[in-house]
Amino acid sequence: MDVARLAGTSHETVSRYFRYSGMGMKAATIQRIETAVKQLDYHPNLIARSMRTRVTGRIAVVLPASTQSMPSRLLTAASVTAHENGFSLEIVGVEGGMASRRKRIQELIGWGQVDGVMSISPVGDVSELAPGFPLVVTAEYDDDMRALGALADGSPTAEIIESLAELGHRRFLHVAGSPSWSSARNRRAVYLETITRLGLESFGIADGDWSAESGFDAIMNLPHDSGVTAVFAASDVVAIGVLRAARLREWSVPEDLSVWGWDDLEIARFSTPALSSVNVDREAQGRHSMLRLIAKVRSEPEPEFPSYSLNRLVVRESTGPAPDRRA
Amino acid sequence: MDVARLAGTSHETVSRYFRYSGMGMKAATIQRIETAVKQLDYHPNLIARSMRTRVTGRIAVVLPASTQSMPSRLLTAASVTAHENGFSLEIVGVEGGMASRRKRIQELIGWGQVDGVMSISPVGDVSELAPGFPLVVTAEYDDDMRALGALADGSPTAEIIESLAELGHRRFLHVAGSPSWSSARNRRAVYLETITRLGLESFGIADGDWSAESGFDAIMNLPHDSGVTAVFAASDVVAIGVLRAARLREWSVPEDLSVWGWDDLEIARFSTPALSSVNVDREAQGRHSMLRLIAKVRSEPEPEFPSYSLNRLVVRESTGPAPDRRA
DNA sequence: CTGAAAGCGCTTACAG
DNA sequence: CTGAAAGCGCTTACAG
Repeated sequence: MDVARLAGTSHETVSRYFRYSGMGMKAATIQRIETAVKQLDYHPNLIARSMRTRVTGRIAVVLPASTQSMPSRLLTAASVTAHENGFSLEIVGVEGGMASRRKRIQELIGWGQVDGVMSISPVGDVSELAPGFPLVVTAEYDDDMRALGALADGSPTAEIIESLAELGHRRFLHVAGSPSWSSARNRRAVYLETITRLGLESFGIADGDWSAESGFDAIMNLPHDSGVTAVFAASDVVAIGVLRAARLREWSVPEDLSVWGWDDLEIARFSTPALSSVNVDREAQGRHSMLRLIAKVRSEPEPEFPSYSLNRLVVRESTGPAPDRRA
Repeated sequence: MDVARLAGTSHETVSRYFRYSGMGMKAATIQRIETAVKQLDYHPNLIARSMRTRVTGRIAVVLPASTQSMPSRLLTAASVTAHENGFSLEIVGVEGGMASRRKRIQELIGWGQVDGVMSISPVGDVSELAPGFPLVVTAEYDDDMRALGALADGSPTAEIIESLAELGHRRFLHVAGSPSWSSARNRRAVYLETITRLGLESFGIADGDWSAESGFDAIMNLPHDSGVTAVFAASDVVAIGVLRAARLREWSVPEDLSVWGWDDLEIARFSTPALSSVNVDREAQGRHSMLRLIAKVRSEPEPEFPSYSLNRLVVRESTGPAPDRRA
């Protein structure tokens, strides 16, 4: 360690300087070390450090191979947050379904190459997968009732149904997302709950997989006399499929059928009709998932969840009064 | 190293076993080591190894914070390929523009924590950024003429314009992508080139940024008497904006205006009208970018680029004969 | 074909 | 407040 010699001190002292950023050291020593560090453009070798401490300072992010596109905002926010806290992120792309994801995670933990794991997509039962190991599933973050308050993801769902009811809609269809995602399960549950609570009617729930095709099929399979006047799609992409099918069946949106999406992608604003949707703050989501994980890694209490809502309803052209309410 | 003792050999021999997977070792020794490894569920400590070898076995993937969504297929394919070759991927999310991305990359290289860098978004002049350091920019991969043959990304562009010309179109508009992306620059260049080569007319090129809004604005700003009958949008999302504006101006697609997108997102198939687009094999793109990077890291010759094309034209409802050719 | 010695750059007690 | 000793788990020559 040349820095030590240049600063006229020992490498242990330099090590202390970097670990505790000079806390409890003589000002003169700090001064000399800082000069030497700058002069030599020295950076501590993180690998040697982690070998000694047995702490990797690394967090693995498990990505599915199956999604066509992914909110990179979430990933970036997570990455920035990790770096701010001295962690680096390792990408682990996993092909195949939940089973291979679980296997890969077990490997990661077994090899001890990471301090924590963050999964973007569902991994099933966590308690059995990695008992005691720091693991956060962003897709499931809304499952964590303590952190979020019950049904955080659900409350926009309730608002959507309520607003449609106010517009005179009485009979609904929900095109659900893939049931392995808790966000999909939550929306579905709150949908049913709200329907019951308000004394409305659900014509049914179409099992979907987040694809436009699932939305398309759901509408194409709807009987002519179903009486459905409003569709709640689990995502914008699903809703695009709904719009397409409605047009083929010559149902006008929103005159004959109101449609809601979720995600507020840019295309929601520019589709015809423009899609009512739920804006999600992916950045906050990524940042917060990472903070939760880091707290677990450090065995600290979980951070407070932001008090403001991450979800915001945006009403556009695809929603309107129920047919019998129109002039 | 307990494995050594259990196998009745030295830890050096065990090390050799893992490094050369047993090459040039006595079968009996291998046998004993394998049994011991299995029994103890032993995995070599990669961190200790990389401390000794001064090779990190890590590749950083630089992600922009700005894109709304990103092809996770590309990322996953890159990750899987990296792991197959014994590398792990570190995610580095960078907020801000190209300047901050360049700074972050220089840091990464300076700290020596990675063997190579793969950037998803443009980083500007590479030769000055990291002379000699293994660096691949996937967005720019099509710049690498040696690997791809000239204008690999451009050839679908030429095909698009040619097919439109065959349908009788004579006057075109191009809504370009963000000029810092070489794919955008390529498409633009080949667009102009093909227009000239076929003796057609370009009414103009609208400077865009990959957003739906840029497509929307381009059409809203088009003079009524522009004579444009075909629009080549730099991406599907841009094309969605084009469709929206065309509808507002009461131009039918494709009767009055033909529209092409690029990416073949799922929504292209389900928009109305369904969008003609270019299907891109993101998986091959991710895999190949990673193979190129790994070759650089190992100072090996660059791998052959796949002989089949990664791009495939898909014609849908948004394209048709020029107005004066219609019955 | 295999083992004993030395060292990668750091941190961790332990003295002083 | 700072330094000398020991060791994290591996690999690298060097012998044998």
